[in-house]
Amino acid sequence: MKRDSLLVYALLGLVHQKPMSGYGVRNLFATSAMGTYSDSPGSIYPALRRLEARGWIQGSAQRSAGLRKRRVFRTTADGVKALKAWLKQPLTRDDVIRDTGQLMLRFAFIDHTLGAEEAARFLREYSLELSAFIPELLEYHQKHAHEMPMSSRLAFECGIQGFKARQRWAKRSAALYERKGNQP
Amino acid sequence: MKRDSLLVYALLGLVHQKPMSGYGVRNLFATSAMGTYSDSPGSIYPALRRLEARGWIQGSAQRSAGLRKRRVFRTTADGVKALKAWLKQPLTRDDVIRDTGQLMLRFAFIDHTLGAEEAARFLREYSLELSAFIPELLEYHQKHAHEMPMSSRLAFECGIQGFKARQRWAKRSAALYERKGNQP
DNA sequence: GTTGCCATGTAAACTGTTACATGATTTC
DNA sequence: GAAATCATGTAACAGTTTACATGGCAAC
Repeated sequence: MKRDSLLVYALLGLVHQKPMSGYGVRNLFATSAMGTYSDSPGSIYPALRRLEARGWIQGSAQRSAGLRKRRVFRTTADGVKALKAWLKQPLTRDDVIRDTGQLMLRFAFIDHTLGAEEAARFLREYSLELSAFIPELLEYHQKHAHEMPMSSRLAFECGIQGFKARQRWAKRSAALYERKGNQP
Repeated sequence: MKRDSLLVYALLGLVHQKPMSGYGVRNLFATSAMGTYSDSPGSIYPALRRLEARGWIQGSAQRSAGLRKRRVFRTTADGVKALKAWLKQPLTRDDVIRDTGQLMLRFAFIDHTLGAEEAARFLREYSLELSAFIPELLEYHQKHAHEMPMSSRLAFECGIQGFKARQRWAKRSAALYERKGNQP
């Protein structure tokens, strides 16, 4: 069984936060911080169709300011269930290493869909995995740095700095949630 | 005209640094810091074939420790030319924002293929683009942070921290190259 | 001579890209 | 009714994934 692409879950999560048309999604991807996703119609419309065919979202025609009608999609009960299941997955070591994009997408949706508790849990898990992985990276660096060309070594170090930055971010963010949790 | 995938250039660059077989590449991807690339045979072998068909690399059978012969690939003159052209491309704003993976791959190969001068130039350009982009990000953050769910905002901030970390890295690395350049 | 491992190869399904085409409503 | 614009759709193609198959040599 093949895992769905990130785009599928990006659409599901967005539509769940706020019902949207394909056009709306395209604008979001073209103008906002979600610019990592392509705004090409050839990816978005078919993906929305697939989601609808699967029963995770449902579209309904709505007239916009004027002009052609938009099909505004919203999540179905099944869709919400699938989204929650995706968000609740435990963080795997592999995702932490290779798929930061996926993790951040999940985290971005987690607050609205599952609540602060789960967001805090996510951050704790993330921080834990990073604590385990970063030392391995450093060890690898010590062993192999001398045999790499300088720019390769630096590129590798850039990666390390990235993981460390995310570790700091996770700890800081976890602290935020805990402070918030203690204030009723 | 469609841009070649990163995998194609990863293979070209690796084979240029050191002649390698498909199996060698697979091991590298499976065990080293280049783990972002898939080590599935279904991606690597066809990609090597395409590169060979295009005349950028050439394979020759070599017996390994024992067992079946490996096809060890090395770059051709055309291949080196293509690699250099790819490495020399000016850094676009778009790549800086969306395609750090590509930039780091290019930088990793640049020292061995083009020399320290070009590596230093790359870093200066990179730093410059980041200096222009990060303030835009911060402005966007100021404008929209209040309307995002907390976890979405934090995910966005994680992205910002990532860009800042790369900016620090680029400056530090550029300084390294300059020190090296001043020591004859 | 068959078991097992190193190394390469292939086939079907699917996603995403690029580029083009079509629908529907207003404005002149 | 032509032009403009918002919004959706689709057709051709290429690359990746997954899963399976094959090729050659060693060892016993």
